[in-house]
Amino acid sequence: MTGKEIGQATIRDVAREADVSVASVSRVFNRLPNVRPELKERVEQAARKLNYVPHAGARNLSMARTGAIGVVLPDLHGEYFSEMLRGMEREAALHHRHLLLSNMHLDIGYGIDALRNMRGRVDGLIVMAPHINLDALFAQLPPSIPAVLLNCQDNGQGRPELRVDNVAGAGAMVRHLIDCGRRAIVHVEGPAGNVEAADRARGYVRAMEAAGLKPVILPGNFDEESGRRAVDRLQAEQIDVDAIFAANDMTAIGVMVALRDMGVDVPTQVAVAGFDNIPLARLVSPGLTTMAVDIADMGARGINRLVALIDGEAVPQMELRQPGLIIRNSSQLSAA
Amino acid sequence: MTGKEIGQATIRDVAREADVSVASVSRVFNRLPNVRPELKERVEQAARKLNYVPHAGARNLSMARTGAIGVVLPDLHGEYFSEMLRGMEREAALHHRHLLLSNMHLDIGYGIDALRNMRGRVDGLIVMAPHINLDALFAQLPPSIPAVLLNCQDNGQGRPELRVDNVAGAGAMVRHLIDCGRRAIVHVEGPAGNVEAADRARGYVRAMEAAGLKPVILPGNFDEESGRRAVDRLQAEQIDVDAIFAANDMTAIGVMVALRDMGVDVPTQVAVAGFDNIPLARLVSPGLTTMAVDIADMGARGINRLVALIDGEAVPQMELRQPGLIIRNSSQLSAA
DNA sequence: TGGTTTCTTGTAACCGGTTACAAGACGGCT
DNA sequence: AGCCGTCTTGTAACCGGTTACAAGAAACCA
Repeated sequence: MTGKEIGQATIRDVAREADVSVASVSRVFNRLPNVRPELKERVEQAARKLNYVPHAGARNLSMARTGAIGVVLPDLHGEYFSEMLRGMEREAALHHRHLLLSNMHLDIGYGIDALRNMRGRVDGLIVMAPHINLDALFAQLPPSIPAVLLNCQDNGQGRPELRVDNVAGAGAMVRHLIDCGRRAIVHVEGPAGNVEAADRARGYVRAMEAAGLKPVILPGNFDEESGRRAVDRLQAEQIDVDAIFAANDMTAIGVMVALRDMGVDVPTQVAVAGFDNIPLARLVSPGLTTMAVDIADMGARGINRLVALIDGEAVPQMELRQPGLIIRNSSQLSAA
Repeated sequence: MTGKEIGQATIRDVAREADVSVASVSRVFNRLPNVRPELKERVEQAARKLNYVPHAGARNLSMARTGAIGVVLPDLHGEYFSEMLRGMEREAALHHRHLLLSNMHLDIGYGIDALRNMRGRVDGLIVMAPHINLDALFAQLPPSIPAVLLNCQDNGQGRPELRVDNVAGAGAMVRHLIDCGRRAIVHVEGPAGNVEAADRARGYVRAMEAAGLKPVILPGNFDEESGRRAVDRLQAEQIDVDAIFAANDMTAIGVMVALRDMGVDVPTQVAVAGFDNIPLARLVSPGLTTMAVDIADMGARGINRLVALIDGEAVPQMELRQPGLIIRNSSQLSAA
């Protein structure tokens, strides 16, 4: 009762209590084989008595390994990121790793600070920053920290990348809409400066031109609101349209809501398509035709690569994943 | 070129390079005022030259503070948790704290390990475990680690709690359905052993009995699939029903999907209601009537309380938040 | 019996920061 | 000049673990 009630027991306290050396306590807790059973028992009793829990921070420092992975995201809004995070978390748990979240909050200065703060906190980084030029970011960072890039602009100094083939995906979607008999296909773009958005727009333009159709692009922002605004504008400007291909699902959903409010039927009057296949896409009605990315799996793969990289294994430099067309009722009534 | 290329520069390397003591380097990096400008400049130059980034782990150890908050969740599935996480992340960033994720994966043994692993890694814990008896959990943990409980079973050894008044919310929902003229109101329950689910069921039963109606409860699991199964069962057993109150929104959405597939109109034939007001609830059609919890705000409040607790401030022991009724078209056509 | 091998255990240095304390430098005052 | 207070800087201990190394004990063998 006279001991220090405040503060946790340390390994030295346990050693004293069990009348052994700290090395032995360490050995017991790390399950090293060369410990006499009697001594092991004594240590365990002492640890129980003192309610000892090893201090992970100290352990990390001396082993130069934290067991944590830093995840740098631009935002946590919407299902896209939560799906990705879910995939990452599952894979990380398999490898006995934790996830340390760090939101980039769209501000690059803040992002740099956030990244630097990660040194000594994590063993590696997953960076998802479609909107930011990574050279500025990584220039501030020691080049030796392992990192895997998800859907980033193509720089990042030769680090392994995972990417969705947005150009091909957008092209496939345009062709699908054409197959459905649509000709006046309008694209609602993603935010400016976002590589994924730019690639999808590029894929759209190419496919339209290849089919001899005139591309029409409206601005957007990857959110529901911007889909609604796009529809307003279509109506205000009396633009001829029989299909709207939005840069992502949330925008497409905004489009559908606005059309519904306006009394325009989907898909008979206007077909709607999105991109990402967020869980929600299946649940709205009509179901949303979209390009499936398997977001969670992509997150999991990213973690997997990163863990390999941390463990010093060879890792493919770049993987381009092909999204798959998911046809639902928003583009074609026979579906589902 | 002959130096060690491998490994980061440490504070001692910088000190040597700038020909000052480690204490001075530390002072410069921590912006302490008592440093001569000339020396400060020298240190900064040396740091730049060596591309020095302070090692957060070492700093944490010597300061006994990590700047990280551990978040223990049962699962990451669905919008409920992602919304909560989003709220937490925002608030944490305001306080310059990171979030360390730890999934409980429904297994209590795993959960205990996960919690113990947190010592020395985080300054405090947010625990959300509606399905687990916390006494077993916290018994394994040094009592001195700060923690805030979110919607947990009422134990946790006197730690601050935040909770939704699920009983009252369920009651209000039942009364709303009755006001809409419904009498045969069936409840689809949440998973067994989950306090929130149990409270909602209790609120439902009480309100039904108070109105002189007979409660009918079907099993469920908080997911879409269980909502579908519940509808199948209602049909198979020919149960009389004019309203279905599901224990949460995902279940309610499953119910709506199944009803739609079956050709039953919502709300004219059967009204549907959920609980939580996940973002999705607004987007399905018809819009889902539900109890709004403001999940993100709840997460933010939890972080806020925890930070105060870590900083040694007084924190209210318990807060019971009242959810608000959100009426949409799934219960009442005039709405929206 | 003594020598060699193997197994167990302890001592102390180390991981990379922070910080209490002491000492030196400098300026102002009598 | 001598004394004192203030400001800057360095030395070394410390945070709580891990682990290289050495030493002692035990087992085995000739």
